[in-house]
Amino acid sequence: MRILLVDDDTTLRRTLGIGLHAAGHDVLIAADGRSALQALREDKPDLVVLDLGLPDIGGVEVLRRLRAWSTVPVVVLSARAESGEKVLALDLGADDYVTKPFGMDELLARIRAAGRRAGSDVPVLEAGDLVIDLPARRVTKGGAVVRLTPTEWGLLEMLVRTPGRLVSQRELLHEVWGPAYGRETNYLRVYVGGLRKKLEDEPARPRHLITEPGMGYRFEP
Amino acid sequence: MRILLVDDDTTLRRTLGIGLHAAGHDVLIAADGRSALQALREDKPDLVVLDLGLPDIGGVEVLRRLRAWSTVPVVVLSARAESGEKVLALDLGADDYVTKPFGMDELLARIRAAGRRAGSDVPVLEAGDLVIDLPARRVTKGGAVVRLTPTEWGLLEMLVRTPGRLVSQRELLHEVWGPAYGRETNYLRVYVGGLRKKLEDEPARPRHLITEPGMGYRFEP
DNA sequence: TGAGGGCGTCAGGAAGGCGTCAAGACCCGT
DNA sequence: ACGGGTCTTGACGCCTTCCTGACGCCCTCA
Repeated sequence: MRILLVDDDTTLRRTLGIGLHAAGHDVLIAADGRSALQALREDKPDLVVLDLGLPDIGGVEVLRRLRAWSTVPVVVLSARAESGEKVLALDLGADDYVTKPFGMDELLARIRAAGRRAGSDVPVLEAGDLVIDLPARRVTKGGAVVRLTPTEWGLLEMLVRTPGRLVSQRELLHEVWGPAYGRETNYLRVYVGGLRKKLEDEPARPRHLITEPGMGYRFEP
Repeated sequence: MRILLVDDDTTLRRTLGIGLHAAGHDVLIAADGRSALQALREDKPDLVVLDLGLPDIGGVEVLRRLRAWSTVPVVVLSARAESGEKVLALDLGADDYVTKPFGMDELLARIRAAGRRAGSDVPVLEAGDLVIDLPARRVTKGGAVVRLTPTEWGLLEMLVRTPGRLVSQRELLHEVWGPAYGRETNYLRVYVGGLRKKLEDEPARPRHLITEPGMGYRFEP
């Protein structure tokens, strides 16, 4: 597995790097948030080990930006055991949270667990002339690339991740807009409308993005 | 989400049960490993919160046996912060590991994270040409999707959750329409009629949605 | 045999949800 | 500071869903 290790502590970077390599992984290194995001875009690692205590933009911010366009598994490291930060990181989409000090074997176990979960996903989904490539964050319709905004993508991804399953309005708002947006369903209407206009042959008669009145939406392959 | 809570500590069971319920989950309870495995087979919860310190067969053993046939997400609780046990639990297929003491908000966040990752395992009920997929909120009849309104779905879900068992009118009204609707049975007649029209081959001679006069209704697989 | 209660059906009106559009606020990179 | 793209917000018309009352049927029991 190709793992991106993001940490500002030189010693820890070295130690973890050796340990991960010894466990058979390919290790990429980044020392700050900016280069981490760059490495993520360019090298597309299979998993990220992210220390929250970064000097420049901060680990939480890296996580937030990363989740805007990628679903790569992220294991967070932190010196602080505060519950609030854990909750924040997990809700931002971290797959796991490890508090220092920790053993190398524990970290490896959590990496195995996170990687195992990620492997079960269906990466590319085809529905008619639509091709939705989740890892590459790319959608094509009849061979032509469709441009989506981050929010549109977040919404589509949520629906496509579980094809055929109904996703409640509450779930969609919670995941795409954040935990605070519990009741405002106008966002959903507007953005589902936008997606239909871009993805459906007849936006007025959708075949993939189906409304279930009073409940939520569903992606039909 | 339907969550099975496995813990031998009565106080903790009560506290967590209340917290989970307040967060909108349905909570099933088991006090030891044996009844936990039984509940897992019979009730098929969407997620399991498992305390490792059980009196009889032990949490680790429950996890091992469970993973032999199910992929339901499991969040492990433990008083011990030993790295070895963490590694063991995670490698056995636990989705997360929470060390006591922990806050309710952290547990809820980890449950959200674990539940979000799940989705591939589904309890599906088949009855003739009917397929009722509870998590996906989807019903098909002879392969064709059947559209249900929220109320129709709530009613069907109530009946299907305990196949073959009689569900009283009072219970149905209470769960689907709310605690205030104790006596008005006309809703039931109307909506059962609607469901039969959509799901039965001969709505006049129902084979699945059976009336028990004076008592309630029953779903017959 | 007649009365009564429970059940199934139907169709209308009221209420709320949904799709759409456009204008303004906001954020980003240049 | 500027411009382009993105997100938010409100208003409006349409459609689905829900509630409600009336009616006929069947079964039970006197």
